[in-house]
Amino acid sequence: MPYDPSAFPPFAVTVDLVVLTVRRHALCALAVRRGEPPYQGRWALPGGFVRGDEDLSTAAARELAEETGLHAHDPAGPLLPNAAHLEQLATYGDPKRDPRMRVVSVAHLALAPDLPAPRAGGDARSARWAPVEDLLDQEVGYAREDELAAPLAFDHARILADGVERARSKIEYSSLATAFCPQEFTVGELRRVYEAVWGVALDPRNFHRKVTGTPGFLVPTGGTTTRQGGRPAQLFRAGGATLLNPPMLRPEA
Amino acid sequence: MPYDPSAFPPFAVTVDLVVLTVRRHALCALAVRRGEPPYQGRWALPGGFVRGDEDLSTAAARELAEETGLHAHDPAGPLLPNAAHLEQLATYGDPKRDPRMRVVSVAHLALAPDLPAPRAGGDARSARWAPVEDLLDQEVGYAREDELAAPLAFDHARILADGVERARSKIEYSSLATAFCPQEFTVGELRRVYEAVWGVALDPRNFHRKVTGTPGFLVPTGGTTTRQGGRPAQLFRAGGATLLNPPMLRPEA
DNA sequence: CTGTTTATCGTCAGGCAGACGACTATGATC
DNA sequence: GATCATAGTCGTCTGCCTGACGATAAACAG
Repeated sequence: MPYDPSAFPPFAVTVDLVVLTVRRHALCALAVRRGEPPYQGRWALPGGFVRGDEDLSTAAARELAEETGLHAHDPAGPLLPNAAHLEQLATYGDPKRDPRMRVVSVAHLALAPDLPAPRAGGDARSARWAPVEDLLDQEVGYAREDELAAPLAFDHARILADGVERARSKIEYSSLATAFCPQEFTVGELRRVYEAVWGVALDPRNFHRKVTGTPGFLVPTGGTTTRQGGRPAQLFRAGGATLLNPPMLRPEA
Repeated sequence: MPYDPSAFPPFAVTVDLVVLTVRRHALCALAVRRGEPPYQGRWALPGGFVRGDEDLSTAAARELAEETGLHAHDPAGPLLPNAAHLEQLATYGDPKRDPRMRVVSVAHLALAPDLPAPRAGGDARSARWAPVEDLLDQEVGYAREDELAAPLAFDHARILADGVERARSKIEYSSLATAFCPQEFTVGELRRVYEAVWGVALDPRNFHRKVTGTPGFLVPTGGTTTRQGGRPAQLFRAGGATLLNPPMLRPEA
């Protein structure tokens, strides 16, 4: 079959972002309020069109910077203070997912440390961090008093759920949980990340043994802190290791 | 920013397939020879344009059927004789990946049992199974005598490498290795799948203990076979379990 | 000074994996 | 038919890792 430009239909390609962070012991996602139809006034994931000369990862990094001020962490580059982990998640292309036209969305997953406040950028009237349970537990037809009564726009609930599941499984066998922490952190803070993402309680003693005993996971910086109260804790930075072998086991229940 | 149809550039969206199987103790991928420019005469992954009313997974299943005669295995449906596992892999959208125009390709990964012969379908002059090492070890500028001298077209070497890595890691913690086997198979045949995909030798006794001791992984059919020579082996079908916990450990070296 | 909180070190038992010996049941070869 | 090669299956042993949990350490609040 020879090449024929009329043989394929045109698509719009967007990137949508699942930006996760841990705030007040809860896994939270960044949501923006839609300022125009369709789904006007509803919450949605941040995102936007891919430009004509842009790679997908570039577009995702640009949207991330526009919405949060974070820049994407280059795996090969140096550790930067305000950097987030960014990776491709999955692509969603149901013909009816956007009522306006045929849109294929390449969703990306970003993991960021706790930030002061989201900044509303681009086409969003407002932006906020919301616990993922609040964003996902929106039953259709279940009216609530607060502003989160409606479920997420488009298929964003599905995308968010996929991103959360990716994060939950990925911290099992990689050192990615450190992406939720500031540059220097304690073992207890890292443990609270796992507890928030998985929604379970972990034994502090076994957790401490596991993470300090895994070579390359944590590097002590020499300092200590008492910002959590109690006995001062050692400060660590993320080590060079990316894969955890053996993995951190997620409890059954 | 109000909706403006001219605010985004049009893209072509394709699906590309990494179809893997195990033949003669080697992990092989399906490659088709390109019949037109660009990369005319070079080997490439099978794929094609997504139609205007088609979901991405539907397009991938259609291409898979066109190229191999296999249909995609419905995870919720019954076990079918000629079904392959199909899942989305990743999306590739470098602005220069196709010299003709802006193309975003949603790559999918398919795992299939050994088939009699590939059938050339659609726009491919010919199709063949090739060991993944042969397809990936094509150094640029390294001229060889045979027809595989040139590396894969477009960014397909990268896509194939990503698909192989996905398959290698996924058989660790899921029961997906059975997707490479016929409906009924022996423990030894399943072990040879792992050995081919990972490129290692596994201890037959420990492997047997592991797979028969994992609940839901294998169900005995009652029959035996001696098609591998030696003592007759029990035949099994894939059980209902999809996740292996604890996982099958891939040897270090 | 006492209680509370968090961090950190130790101990012990059970589960699982790697190494490997032993035995079984076929077909091939002498 | 005896022997051998091949593959499958069952057991044993040892070491590592995890989960459960006791104990100690170092801060702060009253």
